[in-house]
Amino acid sequence: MRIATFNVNSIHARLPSLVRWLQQTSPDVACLQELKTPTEKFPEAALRELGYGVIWHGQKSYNGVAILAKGCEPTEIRRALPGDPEDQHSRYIEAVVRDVIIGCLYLPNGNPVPSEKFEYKLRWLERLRVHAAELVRSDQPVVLAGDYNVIPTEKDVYKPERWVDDALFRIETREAFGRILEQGWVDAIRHLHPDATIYTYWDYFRNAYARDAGLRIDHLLLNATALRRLRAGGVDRDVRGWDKPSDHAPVWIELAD
DNA sequence: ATGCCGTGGAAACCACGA
Repeated sequence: MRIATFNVNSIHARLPSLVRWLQQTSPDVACLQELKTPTEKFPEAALRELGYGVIWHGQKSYNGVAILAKGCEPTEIRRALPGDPEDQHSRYIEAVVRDVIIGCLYLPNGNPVPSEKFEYKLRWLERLRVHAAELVRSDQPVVLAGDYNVIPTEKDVYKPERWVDDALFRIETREAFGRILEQGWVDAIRHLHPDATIYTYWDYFRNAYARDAGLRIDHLLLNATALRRLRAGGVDRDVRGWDKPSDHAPVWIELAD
């Protein structure tokens, strides 16, 4: 069972390359972030034509998340991260696909530091920690996949010293992410490739992709039951080099059935 | 080493992203 996450940076602008990627790699589950469309304008028919069931939570201009499931309908559990009923951002959606619980998330960027945006990011991480504490104990496999906007370690950024004061790499951010991992979650890609340089995002400017000046910020966290089934994982790096690309590349894992 | 690019939405610039 292949489970992938892809920040598309606009579902409309990315539809041609999203379709191409789905046809080429045929993931069983695809978690999408940054739809940048109102719920009612989501291109549902185009995805169903490819054989995917889909649930999504849109928002005008910003954010937006979706879960695609090949050949079946995702069974929605929730479409908001618990802990703040006032939070209007569409950043979390959760479903069961076959026997796997899938959380699809788009964590706040948080820049500049300090700012209300950074405070929001830290609050969001804390809400995720509280919710993840419930999920990690599940006997079912659980995968928390998405754009975390967190650079976990110095290995995950091309030039760490340039990023120490950025919201993605600030010590508060890394520590908050670390408190989630401490519950027992495993960063699947780092687990499979402990020493490799792996990026999932490259800026549009400064020729970042060609220079491989990237960040690893898209992650799939697994609970113990999911980890036992983990067989492989990687980044579909070439997608970042296609025409009209997102600034993120898809990341995927393979779980044994 | 700075939103330099990309996207959406409203207006012919601005917010936002990482």
